[in-house]
Amino acid sequence: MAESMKGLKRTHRCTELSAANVGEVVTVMGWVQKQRNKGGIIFVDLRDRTGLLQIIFEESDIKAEGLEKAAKLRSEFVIAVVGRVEKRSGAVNENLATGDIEIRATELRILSEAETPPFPIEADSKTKEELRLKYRYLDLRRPDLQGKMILRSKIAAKIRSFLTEEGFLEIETPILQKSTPEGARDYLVPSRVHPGSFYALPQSPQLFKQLLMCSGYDRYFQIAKCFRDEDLRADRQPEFTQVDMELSFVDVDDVIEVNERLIQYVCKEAIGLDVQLPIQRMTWQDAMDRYGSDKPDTRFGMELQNVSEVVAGCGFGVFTSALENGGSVRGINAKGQAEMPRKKIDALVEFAKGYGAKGLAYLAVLPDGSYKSSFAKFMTEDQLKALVEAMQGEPGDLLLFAADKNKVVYNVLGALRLEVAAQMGIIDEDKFNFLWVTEFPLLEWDEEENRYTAMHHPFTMPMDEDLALLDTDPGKVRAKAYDIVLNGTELGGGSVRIFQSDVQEKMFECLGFSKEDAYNRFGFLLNAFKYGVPPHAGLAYGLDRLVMLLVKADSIREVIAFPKVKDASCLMTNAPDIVDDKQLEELMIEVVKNTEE
RNA sequence: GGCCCAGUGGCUCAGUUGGUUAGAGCGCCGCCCUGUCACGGCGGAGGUCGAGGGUUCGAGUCCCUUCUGGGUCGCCA
Repeated sequence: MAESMKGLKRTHRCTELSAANVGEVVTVMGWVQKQRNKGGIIFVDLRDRTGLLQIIFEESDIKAEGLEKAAKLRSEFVIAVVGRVEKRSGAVNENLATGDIEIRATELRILSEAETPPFPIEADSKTKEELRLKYRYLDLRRPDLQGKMILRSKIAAKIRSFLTEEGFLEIETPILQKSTPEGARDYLVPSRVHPGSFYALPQSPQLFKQLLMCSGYDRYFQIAKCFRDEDLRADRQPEFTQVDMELSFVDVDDVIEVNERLIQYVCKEAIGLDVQLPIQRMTWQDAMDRYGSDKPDTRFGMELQNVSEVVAGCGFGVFTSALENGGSVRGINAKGQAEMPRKKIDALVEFAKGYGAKGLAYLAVLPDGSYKSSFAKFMTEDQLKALVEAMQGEPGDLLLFAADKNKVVYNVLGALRLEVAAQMGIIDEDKFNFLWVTEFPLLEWDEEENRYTAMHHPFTMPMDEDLALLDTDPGKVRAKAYDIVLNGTELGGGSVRIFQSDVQEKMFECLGFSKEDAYNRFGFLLNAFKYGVPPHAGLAYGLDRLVMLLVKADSIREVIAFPKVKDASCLMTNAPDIVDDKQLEELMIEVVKNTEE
């Protein structure tokens, strides 16, 4: 039977007590982690978000009635205990922060009884995630998950204090917005007042933060919820949190400068990590050439080598035809992997095919200097030797080659490099390698739509020296866009924005928007720019990913209190769900009911 | 939409080439125990092997379909 806490007031959280409090009478409240009944003496581990504290119940202090009540305690009961802090007369528990003290109970109240939970409430759960998510409120009691949520809160707090100190204003932007068809799929919200019309949930506060710059707020930030109706991944949720910012009267270096200090500050405060400044910078082209990725993991080498020139004119048709079609031949060197069994190599070939490769050529330089290769018979001894040399191949190395269009080669080798490194175990998990990737292409050719699309977004400023190319060769234009990468994960990205209407109009032209289209979609922004707009730039981090990487979680779900599963539903609440016909009628929405069966 | 992995008491798992009554650890329930802290001792309950169909004398095990969860490609300006 649940009792009232009337007359009691908690004086301390569990681990706020220490040997310094010995002799004090305190009131503690929390959950029963474990009860150990020795017969005439009962021990209880009391848990709250700070940790565990041992309570001791003996008849001499709590009377027979109290001891009887203590004997009824089960895991997850919520209790209040009044008692005296004592040094333990028994052995000290070295594993507990409060292991040298205990509370000798004089009063016990059972505030809430509890059923046995469906899985153990303990750190390092081995329970299936499906079950943990169904009972997320219990899962969130586990100390490791609580630790992650507490650290997340701390990181957000530190970000707020840093940016506020730097003159940023925290301003909220609307959740109900106008849909913008560029980019990811929007979550739509039907309007009751405007039947047939829809709001969209924001994919980011992009346009509003630019308007805030127009309005003279100078520096803005927001810890903003964003929504994208796309398929999930281990590091992707349909709703996620951005640390979003925008600055006026700045260029690329200014944004990078303040953000480097932000990163340094947050890493130090949150996990005691020292980040050396300046953070390494790499152009997008370099990143692609060296790592086959616009978010390279620089914790290890195994860089790509372009061997197109070396294999030009060789007898291997796969290589030469890739070159003839304007592609390239590139390779990576898996040091010391020459004797990888055929089965594992075949698996790598399959892996490469998953990323669009038609195949994967390999050449093993055996310890005795001879070659084992899928293509050696098509090449002369000299050609092979030159190739091995170009790859800095030594006896014992396994060389892997992709030949195709550049885009495919990058994609395949970029992924293969990560896979092989993981298999070889050469990635130092203790490293935190930050990296700026800069000078992204402004535009990307979309084969499906047969037009250019914005690689970042349509308001990204071209690099000054490439402006003229907008007319002649738009695909070559580089943008004042930058991403911040940590250990091969894109943490955030941003750009300097276009603030001149002629450049913006040219940009829309490149994207194939008519002036009318552009005004229909973004008229409010273009109009705002007519009334005096400062040069401005910004950046947004994925807060979830930042926390995930700092706590070394392997899924974004581990750092989100109530995450969604792969099909974007919530196992706990069963959202999304059907709604009442009445609600639909008000919204003038007809649902297509499944008429089969 | 494609490919891959997993699903066996509450939890985590084992279960051989298809073969008697499907096991273990933890947890749970009862009794005992005055210094435990992975407490201990004795006893006990608890399973449509994710679901449906098929092959077979016989299916947890083989085949097909399907559901659930995860990873990934596409997708994610």
